[in-house]
Amino acid sequence: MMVESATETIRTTPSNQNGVSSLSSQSDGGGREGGSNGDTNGEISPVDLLHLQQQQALQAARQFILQQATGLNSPSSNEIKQSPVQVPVSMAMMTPQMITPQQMQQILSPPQLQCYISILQEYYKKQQEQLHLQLLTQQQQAGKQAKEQQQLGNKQLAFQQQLIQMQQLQQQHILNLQRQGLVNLQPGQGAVPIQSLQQAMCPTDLQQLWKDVAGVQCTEEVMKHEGLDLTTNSSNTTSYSASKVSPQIPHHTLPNGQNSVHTPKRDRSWISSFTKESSDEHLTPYSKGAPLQSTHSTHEEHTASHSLYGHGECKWPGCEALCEDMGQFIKHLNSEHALDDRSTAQCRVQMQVVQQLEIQLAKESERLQAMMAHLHMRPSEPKHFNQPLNLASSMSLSKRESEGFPEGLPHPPTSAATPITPMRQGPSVISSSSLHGVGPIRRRNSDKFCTPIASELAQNCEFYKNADVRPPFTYASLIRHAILETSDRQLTLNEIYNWFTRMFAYFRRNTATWKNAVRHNLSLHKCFVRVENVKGAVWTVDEVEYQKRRPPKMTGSPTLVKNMISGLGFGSLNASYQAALAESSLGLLNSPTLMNNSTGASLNMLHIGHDDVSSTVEQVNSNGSCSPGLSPQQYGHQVHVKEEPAEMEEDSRPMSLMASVTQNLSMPGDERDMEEELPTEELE
DNA sequence: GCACGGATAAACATCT
DNA sequence: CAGATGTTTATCCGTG
Repeated sequence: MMVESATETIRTTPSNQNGVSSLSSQSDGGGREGGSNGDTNGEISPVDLLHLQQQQALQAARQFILQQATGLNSPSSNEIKQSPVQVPVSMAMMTPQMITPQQMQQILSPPQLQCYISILQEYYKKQQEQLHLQLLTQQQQAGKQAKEQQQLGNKQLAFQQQLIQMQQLQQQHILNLQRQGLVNLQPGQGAVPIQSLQQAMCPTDLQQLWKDVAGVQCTEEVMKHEGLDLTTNSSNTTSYSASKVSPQIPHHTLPNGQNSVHTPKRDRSWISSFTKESSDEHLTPYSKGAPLQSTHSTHEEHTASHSLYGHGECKWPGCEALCEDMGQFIKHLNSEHALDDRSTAQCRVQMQVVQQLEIQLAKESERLQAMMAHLHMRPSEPKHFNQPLNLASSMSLSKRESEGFPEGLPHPPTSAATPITPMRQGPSVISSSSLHGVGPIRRRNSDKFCTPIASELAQNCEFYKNADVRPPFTYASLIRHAILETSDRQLTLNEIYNWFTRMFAYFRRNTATWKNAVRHNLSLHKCFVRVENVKGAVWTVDEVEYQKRRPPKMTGSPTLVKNMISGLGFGSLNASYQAALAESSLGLLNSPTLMNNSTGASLNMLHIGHDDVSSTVEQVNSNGSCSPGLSPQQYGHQVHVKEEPAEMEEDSRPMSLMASVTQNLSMPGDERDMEEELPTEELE
């Protein structure tokens, strides 16, 4: 209190702030809506694809091996003389996904394991061939469609990148298996000779294997066919994906129909991921075969009068044309976003963004529930997070809310995430807040040094929008984020309010409380500068001041060092993913800014550093006391989150990586998320 | 125990 | 005058 008053008296008064003319020059630009309308940069996640492919291959192989192990007429009369297979009932009942490599090692003989690897390799090989085919298809298209050449070139780049990724993933997978003692193959070694396969399998099993492989080949045939159709039927840059979804499925038929693992549906799911068409569950009527044009027109008609126009701007993805009134906007819409290939493509991309978000939400919800289960919290409604949460939760914002908070944690949104968001809270705080009535308000512990606000928001944007969950950030961080999210980096108080309510369901009630807090923070913190405008006053962020107040907290945490070390192992892998993702996003969306944003955001996610942390680093760096040669990743590790539970981190990291990257490719406001981490340069 | 930062509440002033 | 906006102070709490 005393300190605050001492420092705040220095703070500039409204009168002398009027002199800040550079920031008030854009008097008409205020009030940009941030975050809700920017669903333009959603993109396929190659990492998702690769993971799915890997899992797919694993499942296929495991299922096959499992059949090999269980499908024998009699375990005692095993045809594999090297290693009579004894499969426990429980093991046989397990789904293929539940069988770990170690378990497989126990139940499989070396030849079988080699077979398993060969299947994987075959699988990868086929996928690579598919990608090559698609690449060729795209090249053909490029020849015919000079106008789309640039975009296609980018797509080719993305495909090539995926090829590289796939190869890397394959090698990595094999290496992992080797490390686990599953395989003796050298990385560069080819597939297992047929003879060894025959030794390991009975003829029927071999048949099964070849059917699996044949299914892929069959797919290729169809893809060629579809590719031709593609070039004749459509010229837009995304239509290829629509055509490629279907062929994989119906042509992968098995005469005996007993290979349940390598089902068409599963094929579709990962192929869909690649083509950015969603899987069965996510296919929309549009993507399931409705004519593209109807898709376009329906969407356009539905949204033109509302969602695509706001604050005098056209909100068509990537447009932002200024329109004074609705009439002008309609005119603009009809002229610039008429029914053509480009609009159709953009519409498709938008659809895919939505689908991707849905998938992402499902993943995150699943992870949250697993985490809650691990922490002995009871998710009372398993599907809770797949739907908009009840915003009229009985909880109240202020201290009172802790009083009415039952110990049994019956409110998943609040109990699970209020103490802290799912990904960061340790059990201790959960218990302290939920069991001891401390309440979620006093849980500043992680407000600053957990995930970056930008990436956290990007990752859980939809969650916070719908769930009545308090965001784990300080008011100052949120305000700053809201302001920096806008193009002109200034917001009126009311716009800040709107941002809060728009982005967080939690702030849609108890408005007096948090609005007061917002005002209080705006006034209190020197980093928020009030600028008089023609229209009124707007608030801007003084990034230097914002950073000034944070460094002291980050010094010498033992946990920090520990996490730095633990985080190192993931960095190199991430780097390739980042690069690949940047390439992919560049190619698929043809947007340089998106590429940078995706890369930056991915970096954010990968080292899971808080914005405060990043800013701190930047500041230190700018002062010259840090080595300038460190890469962002290295910085990220150095300042790694200190409060992230280590075991949780390890468990969730691969998923988090995938999810994060996916999200960053598809979430709105990514460009601003990037700026979140580069505030100093951006603001000057 | 203390310093500090953040959240909350509230009083007050000013502006629209 | 009411409401919005902005400032300031006080208090509580969690963390280091």
